[in-house]
Amino acid sequence: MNKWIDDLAWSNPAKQARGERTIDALLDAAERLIAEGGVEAASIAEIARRAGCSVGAVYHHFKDKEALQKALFNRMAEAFAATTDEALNPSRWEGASIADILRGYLEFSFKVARENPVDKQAAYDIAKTNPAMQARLFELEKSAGDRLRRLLLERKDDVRRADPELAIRVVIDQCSAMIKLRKEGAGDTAQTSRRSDATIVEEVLKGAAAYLRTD
Amino acid sequence: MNKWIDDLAWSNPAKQARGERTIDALLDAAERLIAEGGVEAASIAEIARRAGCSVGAVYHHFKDKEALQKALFNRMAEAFAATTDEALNPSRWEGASIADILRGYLEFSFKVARENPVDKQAAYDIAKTNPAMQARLFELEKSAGDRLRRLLLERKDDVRRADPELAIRVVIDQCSAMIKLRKEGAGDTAQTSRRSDATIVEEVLKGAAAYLRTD
DNA sequence: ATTATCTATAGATCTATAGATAATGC
DNA sequence: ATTATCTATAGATCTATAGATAATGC
Repeated sequence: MNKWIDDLAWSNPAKQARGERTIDALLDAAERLIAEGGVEAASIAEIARRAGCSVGAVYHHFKDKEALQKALFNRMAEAFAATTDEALNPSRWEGASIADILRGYLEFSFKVARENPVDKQAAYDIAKTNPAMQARLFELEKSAGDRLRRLLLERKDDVRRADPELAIRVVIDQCSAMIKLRKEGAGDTAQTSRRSDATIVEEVLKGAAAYLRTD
Repeated sequence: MNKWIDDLAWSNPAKQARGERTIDALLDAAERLIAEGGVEAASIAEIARRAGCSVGAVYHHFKDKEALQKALFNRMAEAFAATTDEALNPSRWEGASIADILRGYLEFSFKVARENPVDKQAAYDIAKTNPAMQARLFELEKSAGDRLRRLLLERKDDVRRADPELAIRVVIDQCSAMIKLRKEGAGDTAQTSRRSDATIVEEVLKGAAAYLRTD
């Protein structure tokens, strides 16, 4: 094992449009299978079947199963990084209040979860089996959280609490915890599972404002 | 497939103390393996190795791999049911305020998470591969949440909000979401990951009190 | 000509069993 | 005598490859 190249996995970039479509179909199939029944439900044969191609085609594009999983993880990681890069750019939020930013965070996260129910679930499951991916996922989430915190910290004068920095950390975690709760399967057992996203956004914001004393 | 006996899996109750120990060791080993690397990391051979016994011993006690997984799931489910039964008994909380109950919920959950880091993780992973277990898990969580809500509802006159019932639901979900956030691996990327459990309990309670207007 | 795909199958890994041996407790 | 365990292995499942065939695009 060479730790310098540990995270690299050979995969064959498509040179024809047909190959591109197959790769996408394979990653989509793997993503859904993993989200439904975990990593163990996603055998190569089953992935190929769902993608509408043969096992041989899988190995034309990916060196091995791990390379396919890494490609799937990377696809999620890149989408995540690109999205948070845009979303958390300070210039986007010039003139915005803490409530505006939190509302944006909540509404956008709920919207993404509705549009793409599978979301990051598959990537989380894959990362669990590989320390390098776990570390990468950790970095991505940490970095996004830190940038959100810095946005709010610039507005900490609006917070009338003894320890504004702690309060801001707590509010961020409460928001992301609620987002996770509604996103995961656990969301269906939640006490607010039958309420609309819009209702939850309003209530969480009321809670944040009352706690931060920003009014 | 007969849906009436779908959830039954033969397992061989131990008739000697030695057998009892082996069964416990096997379930413990499976629990830790699954929590570390998911269901796919817990092969029969690896479970046996960790439990310090042979593959043959596994099949003396369990009809098949699924029976072992079901036994592990049931062990968690029974512990969960017994604990919530005791914890959410209304007579335990006579004279307690909403804040007292929420504090109890948070402190107890954090304590359990510290003492038993593996916790329900393995059971969740197993349930993912089996609709019947998923339904059972759903019932358990729903029932516990409902009972906590009823406890708080008895005290809803202390809540000075337009819609106290909604507010109580939101607070319950915020608490359980925070508990989950700190428990899971994701907790390490949280903004409050370096703060003590005690600090988080205090801040979450301040947030709940401010939102519910119970002071 | 190159890229992509398919079928068939070798080889590895995992589940489960059979049959022999050892430990337990009445 | 019964219960529990072990070793060895059959059988199933999964990963990966080889070699032949089909589609693409210069």
